Amino acid sequence: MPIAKPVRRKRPGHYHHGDLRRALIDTALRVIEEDGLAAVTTRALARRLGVSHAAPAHHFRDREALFVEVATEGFQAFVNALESAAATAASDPNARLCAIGLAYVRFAIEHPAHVRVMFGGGLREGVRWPPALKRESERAYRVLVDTATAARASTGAPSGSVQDLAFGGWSLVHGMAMLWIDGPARQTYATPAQFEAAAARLIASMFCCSERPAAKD
Amino acid sequence: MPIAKPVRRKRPGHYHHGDLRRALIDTALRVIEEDGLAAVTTRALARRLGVSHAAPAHHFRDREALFVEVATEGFQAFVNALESAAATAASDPNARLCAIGLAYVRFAIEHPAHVRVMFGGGLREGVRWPPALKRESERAYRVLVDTATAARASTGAPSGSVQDLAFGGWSLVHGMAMLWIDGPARQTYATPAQFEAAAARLIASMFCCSERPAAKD
DNA sequence: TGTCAATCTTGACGATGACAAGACTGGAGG
DNA sequence: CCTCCAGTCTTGTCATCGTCAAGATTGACA
Repeated sequence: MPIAKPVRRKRPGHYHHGDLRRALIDTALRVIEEDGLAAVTTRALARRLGVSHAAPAHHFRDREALFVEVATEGFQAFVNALESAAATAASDPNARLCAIGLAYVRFAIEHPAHVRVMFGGGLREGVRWPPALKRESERAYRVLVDTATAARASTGAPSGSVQDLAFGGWSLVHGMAMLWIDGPARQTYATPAQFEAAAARLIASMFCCSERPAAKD
Repeated sequence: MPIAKPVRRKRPGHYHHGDLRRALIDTALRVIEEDGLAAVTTRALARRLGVSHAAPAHHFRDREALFVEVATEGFQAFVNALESAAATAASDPNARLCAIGLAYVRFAIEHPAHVRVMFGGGLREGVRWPPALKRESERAYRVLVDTATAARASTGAPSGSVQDLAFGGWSLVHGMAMLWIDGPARQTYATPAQFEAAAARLIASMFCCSERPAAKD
């Protein structure tokens, strides 16, 4: 968990908190995991941190700005996860594609709160996606498209255009991630490990036909 | 659009609205499409309908109850769409599976507001899924699993268990639907028609291996 | 016509996001 | 050591929201 960090309450009697901005973000993530997006209120965060109700406003213009920051950090970590997965995978483009897909799902398992904000409507309501956020999210998609292009070029990939291949793969892993985070997938796969294994099988069967584990029926 | 209906404002001077309950649901859907989930407030709906701010409370205990009702209606329409797609499809189980998947995506295209409430965190925050809602959503999944089972039995379906086949298919169509509703897919496919066509291709390449143009490996 | 349950209104309360104005803190420069 | 000041936080306030309680209006039925 490279992202989570200890959250420090203000030392009572001390006027300054130390790093309220950081603490607000971390606490928001914690609250999202515990009680959902709707439970994130600036006042609740302030209470948790032992700080006045208006203190958060000095670090984030409004509630939306906090979510934008969370999403931006999330996308940065997300891109890193995808890229490092691609880098450490075998040189075979199809294997890289599988690695990226699995990294996508794994990120959702490990950072559900970030994903909720990034995709789950945490933003998008008041909607202004600032440039930094937009750039990071597009970078994430480009990693996928580039690898898909390479895979398509190197092997006789599954049918369809590169566009379809990339979007289809994206949809598969995105769907798996969402169904896990929102709950439904937990009824089919009880533990994260089981779910991740299933994800690996499904990704393999979509991308890397050659590596598909022997049909076990 | 079998769901949308005209929304009637209260005739001024008349004390009763006529069918405020229905109007609240329909107006909520309209607001969601126009301004997102967060814009749905009981007071705003009341204003739109020319009714006092507390009137909605007599039809839905709280905001959550309204969303529950919207979701329940959504799942009913959803199940109907899936089942009727399966019924009208060719008798080949694989073709039926494709038809169901495409119906899933098409439902999302045609009823984005419902889907936002059903899957997009409209509920699940305050969370109590009442039995009626739970039952409908499980019915939807069962349609998919049953057809997948039949497909698996009849043909040498793709590798893996029925569980994986059903969940993989679900993930693919769910992912496509979400990426369309949340926006990202619109950058790849400009119009609903283009998107739907791509969905059909991807679904076919996942489910109906026999119909896949290029054999893999 | 009289009654009554359903429906809607008015008024109020606590909580939230946001704004304004003032108080505290710690470091830079005299 | 003292003073000043930008950054940080607090207090106080407002409009809006969801929710509750109590009362007013309506239409249907006896």
